[in-house]
Amino acid sequence: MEERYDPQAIETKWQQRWEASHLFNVDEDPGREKYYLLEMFPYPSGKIHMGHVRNYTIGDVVARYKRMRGFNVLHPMGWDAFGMPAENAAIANKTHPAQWTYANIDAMRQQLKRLGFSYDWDREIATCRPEYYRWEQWLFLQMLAKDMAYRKESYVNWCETCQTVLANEQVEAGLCWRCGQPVHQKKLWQWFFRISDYADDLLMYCDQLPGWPDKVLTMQKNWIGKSLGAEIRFPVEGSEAVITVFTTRHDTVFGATFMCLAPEHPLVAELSRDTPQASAVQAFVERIAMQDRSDRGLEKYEKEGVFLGAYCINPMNQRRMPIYTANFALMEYGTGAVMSVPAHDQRDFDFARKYGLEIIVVIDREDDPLDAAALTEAYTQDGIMVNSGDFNGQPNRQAMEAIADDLESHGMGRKTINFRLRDWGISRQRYWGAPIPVVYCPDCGVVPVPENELPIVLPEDVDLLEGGRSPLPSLEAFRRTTCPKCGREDSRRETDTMDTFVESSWYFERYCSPRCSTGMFDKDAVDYWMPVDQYIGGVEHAVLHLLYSRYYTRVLKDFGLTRFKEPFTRLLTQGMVCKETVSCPEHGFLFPDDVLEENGQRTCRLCGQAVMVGRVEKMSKSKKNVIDPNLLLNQYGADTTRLFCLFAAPPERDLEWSEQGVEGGYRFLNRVWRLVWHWHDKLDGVAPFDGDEATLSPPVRELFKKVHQATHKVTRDIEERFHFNTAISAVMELVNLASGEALQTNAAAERGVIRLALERIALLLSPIVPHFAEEIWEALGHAPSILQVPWPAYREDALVHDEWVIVIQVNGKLRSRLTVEAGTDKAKIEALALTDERARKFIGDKTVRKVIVVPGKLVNIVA
RNA sequence: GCCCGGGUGGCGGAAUAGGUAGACGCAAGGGACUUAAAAUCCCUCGGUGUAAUACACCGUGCCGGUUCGAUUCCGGCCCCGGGCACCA
Repeated sequence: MEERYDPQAIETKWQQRWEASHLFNVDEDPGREKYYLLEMFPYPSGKIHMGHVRNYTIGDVVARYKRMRGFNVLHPMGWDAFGMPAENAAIANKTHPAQWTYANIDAMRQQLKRLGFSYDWDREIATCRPEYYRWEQWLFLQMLAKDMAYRKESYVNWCETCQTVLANEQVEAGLCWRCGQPVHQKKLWQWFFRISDYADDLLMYCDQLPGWPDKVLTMQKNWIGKSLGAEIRFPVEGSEAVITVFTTRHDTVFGATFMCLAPEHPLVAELSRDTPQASAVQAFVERIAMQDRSDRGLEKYEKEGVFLGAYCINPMNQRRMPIYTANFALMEYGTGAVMSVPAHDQRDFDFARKYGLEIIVVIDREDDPLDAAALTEAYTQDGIMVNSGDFNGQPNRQAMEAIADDLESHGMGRKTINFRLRDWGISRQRYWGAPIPVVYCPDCGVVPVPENELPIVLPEDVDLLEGGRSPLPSLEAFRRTTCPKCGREDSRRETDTMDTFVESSWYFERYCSPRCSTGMFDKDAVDYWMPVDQYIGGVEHAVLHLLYSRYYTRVLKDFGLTRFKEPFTRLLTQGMVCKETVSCPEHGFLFPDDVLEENGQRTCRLCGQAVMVGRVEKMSKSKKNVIDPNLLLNQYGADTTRLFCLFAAPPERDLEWSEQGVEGGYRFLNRVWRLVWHWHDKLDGVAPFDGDEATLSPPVRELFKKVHQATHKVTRDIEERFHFNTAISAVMELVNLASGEALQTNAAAERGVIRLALERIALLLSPIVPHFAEEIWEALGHAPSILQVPWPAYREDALVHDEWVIVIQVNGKLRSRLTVEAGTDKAKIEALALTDERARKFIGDKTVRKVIVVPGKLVNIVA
């Protein structure tokens, strides 16, 4: 041990030793209990950011802790390596996405290693390697054979900037989740996974994931969006066509006075054909199609529509209902057709008023009947059925069942369940992804690639095109192929690639046997390791990756490949890493280096104007409030960086960056270092004390108790709630006590307790600041490595206090304190409290009406 | 609009079964050491009142309730963050 704490030197030293010892490499061991700890793998963008550091630090603490608890811990790391940034960077830098990606992986691996994470690097995977994606192609073929993957032409979300289709989950408020540009609807042939077949199951199991945050489960439930309702069939007048609607309010069916079809609805063109309205309808449909989906969601967005010139018949009362196409009817929800009940739905009401359509009340208030002509808004509450034939007089909720039965008996409808969740569109018109293994033959149609031809390797000999369009469709060597079925030579290969979320839907299984060459994974390995016991990552994947993975896991199970439905037993979503933003009126957001600080005034370096301190926001390049982890590693080392991330906030909350906070963490480590330095050569031959505490002098005895209290607290904080901030503060308290003057000078005769305390500090800190802990452990005379030492136990008897400090309250207010021997009975405490001088003062001449005694805690005298 | 979180000192945050509000850290102020600075160590540190440190009152977004006792439970409201949203 050196006198001065030198993080760079000790971190390099221990990282080399760990690597040489292969301590983090694991194998299936049926004799030991496994623990699979996984953090969401990164996209290899080139550099790790503070969000990664926080995520992986949290995971590493848990992995190391569980390891010390004796678990066989699987803690892997890999790369979510397909995706668009590689293509964009490749175009900009005149390189190849593969080259860019692999270089980034190398750089980021080095950074992660510098942070001392306990990964089994032998299991590292990159999803862009054919050895990985060939199995994804293989599963696609199995799904295709079972009709779980299918191709259809439909309106899909198209991002012009990204030149590709997006799944519904990848559209946020009408904008592309990646680039933030508006998304349009485009009609295309695309491949889909039937995730909607699993909607009910995915929903049901939301209630069987107690280890998941409610927030995420609620988001998934809302996304799946189950609605109980009915399907009702409305025959079109003078036509064979029937319009089927989905409604949750079939109790209002007698009040349906018109019909609205989504502009994309197939009947819109058909029914308006040859009517005087035909051209107006066509113009409307085209105009709506051109609009951004983002605009369509705006509140001020006006409801409008066009009459098709056709009518349908209300099956309950034979009413003739005009059919409109309306912008608020969405093809992707329900059946794309809405039965409009203006009296009881605000949107229908507005539309009816605008176009002068009839409003009929069918649910009435008992006490104060409604007047359709005088309504100023729709009546959406419950009431009594009116104008509803045989159902008049019934409470509407009660009539629902009967109406559904009635519809069903006439073949005009049935009760049904509708989900908001749509099938997962997985085709991407991009280059840097896993090719979809099918061939299109002019004779045979869609032909799956035979399994023995897998993988369909993504050709690397391509020139990327400006603007992001995939080079694959124009790459004849790839596109042109022979039909696997009939051998026709002018067949063409699918040139779309798979959504990168497909790769991330099974990487956790691949980690179990990352080099398996006979299948997606080795079944025994997966049976042993899966499911993931603890998953950690950002909440931004609540309905993307986390939903897709739950779905894909079910697919694997249904193919008999695995035995479980849920991939992640427990989930921790960590908060964002934030920092204040600073901006200048002229130059916008400023980098910290461009802000000058003089006597409390902060000015812009570029123009000298006073700057505005903005909100504390998530670190992002555009807001110029990013801290590069490399700077921290260089200045303070990995342990301080880790310590800060853990100490500044509990993991699920946002973490605000603070330079002083990092400084504080560094100072703490230095304090511990000096403490150990003071003692390290004075404890030779001294064993850690584990005897009868009654033999110890008071200050040493206090330290002995503190050791066990701290162990108890740190264990519970890590084990039960991942609150590392309070765990660290408990160790700080122990360090503060051990550094006290009385102990530095007087404890010479009781060095066993000092040894106990110092060793305990090392052990409790070892998951958090592992290099530091190794170094002080060694300085205390131990052979490496602290990783081989089990997590310390606490002694229950040492947690018991000798004395109780009893709080005395008078009428609920703290008035005095009482020190009694531990175990003093209630009656005695009460008697002592009542004679307490200060308590008496506040009781005065009032009569004591009641005395509440909480043993060991407090007495409340009610007077 | 609906559904989740969250509001505690100058700041990050503690209070894990309704029982001492403010642990731990940061910042600030004072002191020690030093020729000096840095580092380190010690002390003070929610607010108000009075002659300070003793004492009293107030204090966990606001209003009310339950309770001997509420940051914690219940009802209503305000603000901040996040998710969903013309969902039929």
